[in-house]
Amino acid sequence: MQFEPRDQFEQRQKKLGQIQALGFEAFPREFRWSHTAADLVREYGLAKAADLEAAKREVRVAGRIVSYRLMGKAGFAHLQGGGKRVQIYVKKDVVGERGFQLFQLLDLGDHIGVRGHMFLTKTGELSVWVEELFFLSKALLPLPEKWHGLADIELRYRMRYLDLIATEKSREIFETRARIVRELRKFFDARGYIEVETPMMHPIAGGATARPFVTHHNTLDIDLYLRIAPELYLKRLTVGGFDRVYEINRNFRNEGISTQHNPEFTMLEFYEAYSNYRDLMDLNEQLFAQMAEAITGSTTVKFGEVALDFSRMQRLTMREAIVKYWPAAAGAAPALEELAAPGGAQRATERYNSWAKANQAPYAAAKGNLADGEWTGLLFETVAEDKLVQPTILYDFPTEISPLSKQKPDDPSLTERFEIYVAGMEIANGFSELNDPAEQERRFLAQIAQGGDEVPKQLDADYVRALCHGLPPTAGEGIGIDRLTMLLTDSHSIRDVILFPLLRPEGNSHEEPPAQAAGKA
RNA sequence: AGGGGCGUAGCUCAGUGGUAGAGCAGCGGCCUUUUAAGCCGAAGGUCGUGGGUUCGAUCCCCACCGCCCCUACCA
Repeated sequence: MQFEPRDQFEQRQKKLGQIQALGFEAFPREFRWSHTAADLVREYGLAKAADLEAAKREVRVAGRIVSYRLMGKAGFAHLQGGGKRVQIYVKKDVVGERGFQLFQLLDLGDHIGVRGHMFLTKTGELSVWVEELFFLSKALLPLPEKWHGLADIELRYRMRYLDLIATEKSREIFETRARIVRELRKFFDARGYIEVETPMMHPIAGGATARPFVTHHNTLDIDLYLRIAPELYLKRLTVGGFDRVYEINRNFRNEGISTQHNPEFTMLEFYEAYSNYRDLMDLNEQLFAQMAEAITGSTTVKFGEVALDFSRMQRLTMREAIVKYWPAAAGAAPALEELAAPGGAQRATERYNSWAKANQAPYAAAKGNLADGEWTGLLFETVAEDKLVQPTILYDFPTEISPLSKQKPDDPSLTERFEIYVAGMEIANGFSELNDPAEQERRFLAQIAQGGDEVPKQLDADYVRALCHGLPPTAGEGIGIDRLTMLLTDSHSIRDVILFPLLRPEGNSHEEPPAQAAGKA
């Protein structure tokens, strides 16, 4: 066991020995407390000095020492517990020789318990008048600097435990995240949904377009994929009669890392039989407004420089969004009819690109030959996606980029699919589920024929078989919990809302391993 | 993957072509209502790593490593 800073580590071990020599256990097993620091603040925060003096009630509170001021034969410290702190006052006359020796051997970061009663100091701060000190646990390593806290953003991610102690905002974000998940469960439970858990290890990675992680099961000797989406299993459950079903859990996608992407991320997915995508759009308007209100207290939420208004959601078809956000400088926007015509989206994209390249604007880079629907999707992403700051429901996606959605009855080139965009981020994706097994098989086979890393290599025949047993008309949706948390906590990096975001392992550089390290006997 | 930025004491940061400083934390001393407690004293660094230029590099140049931001893939 060797950790920096060595000198302080050794110093604190020495003090731990001295504490034991005083007769305290080094690692006691429990402490019976009557209040948390937060309880004391709540209960006595407004009390008058005279009242506290008149009705002395014994309190027992535990916490981590986050400030420490020793002044000869007395001293102050703050104990932090449950995210709140309370001051304690330790006087040699009161706690006795041994108790005060213990107090002198304490460091920032140690856990202690105290027994005493509440009083107000000269300066009016609510404090515990300590009658007895209990040693609970030694911090052998020091806390981050007390004024600036842990400012190194990499260390905040790598050593989240220190970040949570030192950065109040960080603790609040994760408390809020827990509330968001709780509210979501409440919302769906109240509507007759049941929560399930489906496999995270899939023999065929389906339900989304993404590169999967591969793993291996030894006994069965088969490769498995960490799931990229729970979609196909949840719809099997809808076939099985769980008419309203949801799951909140992780998906894994072997893609890049950015402020909006972590290789593992949390999705809420839910399916509702006998509904279509319009029903879900309405449900979403309620859901987002209700979440904003429940979490932030208002349907208007501050996000950076903007105020996001969740009380209403703009609705645009994908083609309308292209027309609406087409930059005026790039010439006349294409007409809806042009975008709908064969080859129209490609021609519009080329027109846009020739302007964009001449004007250093981001342009649409197509890889390989694209179908009309793929051109439409590409053009949307290039001209409109980042403009969708206020909550927007974007709907009617091209069939070519929506392999699991049901087509529109009057236009098979489009599907009954929508996505919700907020702050330029895709937050949710939902659609009327394709439940025609023959059409589903055709689209799976078309995908496989097209190939690529992000497409399953194999037909999910069991899923098609399940559809053959009859999936009722169903609408389903996935909501990115990490991104939703970003919106509701004014966080601008997904790493700020994931406790342990993926980072390159510490000290494992890409350099050549030591020459003999892997030597076989 | 491409572009930009950053890397100095445990933490937060200054700084200079002549081998380094502050505050906090830690150590010794004083201090029985302090609160970024205070005062006195001492200690703490291969200046991310490896090369190069130079009489001399923490500083200039190159490469590499790590992180952050933007772009690309993606949700």
